[in-house]
Amino acid sequence: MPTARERILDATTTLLADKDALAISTRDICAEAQVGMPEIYRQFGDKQGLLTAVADLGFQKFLASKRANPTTDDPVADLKTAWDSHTTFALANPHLYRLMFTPAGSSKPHGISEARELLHAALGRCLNAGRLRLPMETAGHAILSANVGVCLMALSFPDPYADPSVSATLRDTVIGKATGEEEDPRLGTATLLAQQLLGTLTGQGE
Amino acid sequence: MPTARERILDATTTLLADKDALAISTRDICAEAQVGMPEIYRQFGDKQGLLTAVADLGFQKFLASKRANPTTDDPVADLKTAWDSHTTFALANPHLYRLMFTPAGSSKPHGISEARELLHAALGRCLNAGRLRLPMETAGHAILSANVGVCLMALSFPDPYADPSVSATLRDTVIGKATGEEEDPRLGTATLLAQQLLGTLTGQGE
DNA sequence: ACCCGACGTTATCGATGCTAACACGGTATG
DNA sequence: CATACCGTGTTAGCATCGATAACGTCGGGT
Repeated sequence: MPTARERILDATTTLLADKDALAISTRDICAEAQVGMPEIYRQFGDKQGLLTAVADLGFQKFLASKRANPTTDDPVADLKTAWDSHTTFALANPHLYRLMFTPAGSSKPHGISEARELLHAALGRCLNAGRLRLPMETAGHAILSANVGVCLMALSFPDPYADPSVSATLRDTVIGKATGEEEDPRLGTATLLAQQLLGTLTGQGE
Repeated sequence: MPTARERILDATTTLLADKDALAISTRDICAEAQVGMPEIYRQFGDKQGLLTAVADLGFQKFLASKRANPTTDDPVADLKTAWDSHTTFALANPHLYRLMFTPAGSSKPHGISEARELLHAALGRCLNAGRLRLPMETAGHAILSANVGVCLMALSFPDPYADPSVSATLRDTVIGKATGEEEDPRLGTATLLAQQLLGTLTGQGE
């Protein structure tokens, strides 16, 4: 028998597959986890703390599914693969996804920054391959924001925003803008140099 | 004295300026509107109905602020103006915006389709000007999804996603892709990089 | 043996969404 | 003028919810 904490997290995740986070009562969770009510509050402080913990657990699953994607020799293609895996995850786990990316109150899941770092690592590979023509920060924020936007719109208004072509179009547009192939090599070189200089000054080389 | 329905809607909108929709109790609303509890349910069925009505009212305000933007002879510039007014509205009315674009349960506000039509009208003007190189449906959905994504990320994770340059970059990218006719992208990139370098060197490192 | 921490049980509190039952005041219809 | 009606206000109450208190149990480690 797993520990009480694990059972609670497990039960909440299970219930989250059907209902929305707000439609789940602590008593339902306790019944599903075979735990007494106070156990939730001993472990997580309050319901919000539990939900945040579940959201972070969701991020681990989310990031694991991204890390499972092999790193090819085409970093731009890897970016697109990551985008698609993001969208797939959102549509497969709607309530969990909304819990992760539209948190209520002031308790933000910690996993969002890990997602950001993972994306930046992928962008770093593009940079090293000379295929990044936007600042990494800007590119990362833009890509993630657009991706989340597509997913949330598809979840909130499936008609007509769940159309896969919307995700694909936006994916190619945003990633294309960030990584588009360059025409004048000198401009690309200058951009690369500037970015490396910025990275050095910011303290994070690599 | 306005009618009871108006007072309720007004009170809810007022409270929505401070708290989140879920943090507002029906009793708070009744106290603010000087109405008895049953009045809410006579008028809106249940709390969700009231919130949906408030969301639709928000859409009217939202669309009015968009229609207030004059139609110039540059339809692409109009698109960008609309994007900025969208972002401004979201940041100015965070709780109302989240109520509008991430509705809970199965009650979707009706205003979303009006927003879609308004956007399509603007895209139609681009088409007539020969400045649309994407299907209108696709372009409209992509633009709105990206815009909503930027706003929701900025609201949920202001650090670091509330950076105005994210909205601007995504705006120019998506609208640029839909309407063609982009300025040399490397110019914008170089400018952006230079600004970040300047900021870093000046001591205020991003 | 002792205590202590993790876990379970029961009961309870205040707040919330929601509803029933009834009373009041205009308005229009006869 | 009387009637019925509709919108509105008042009170009381229900079931459920999140959260807590008080207490009991068990096992492990010093």
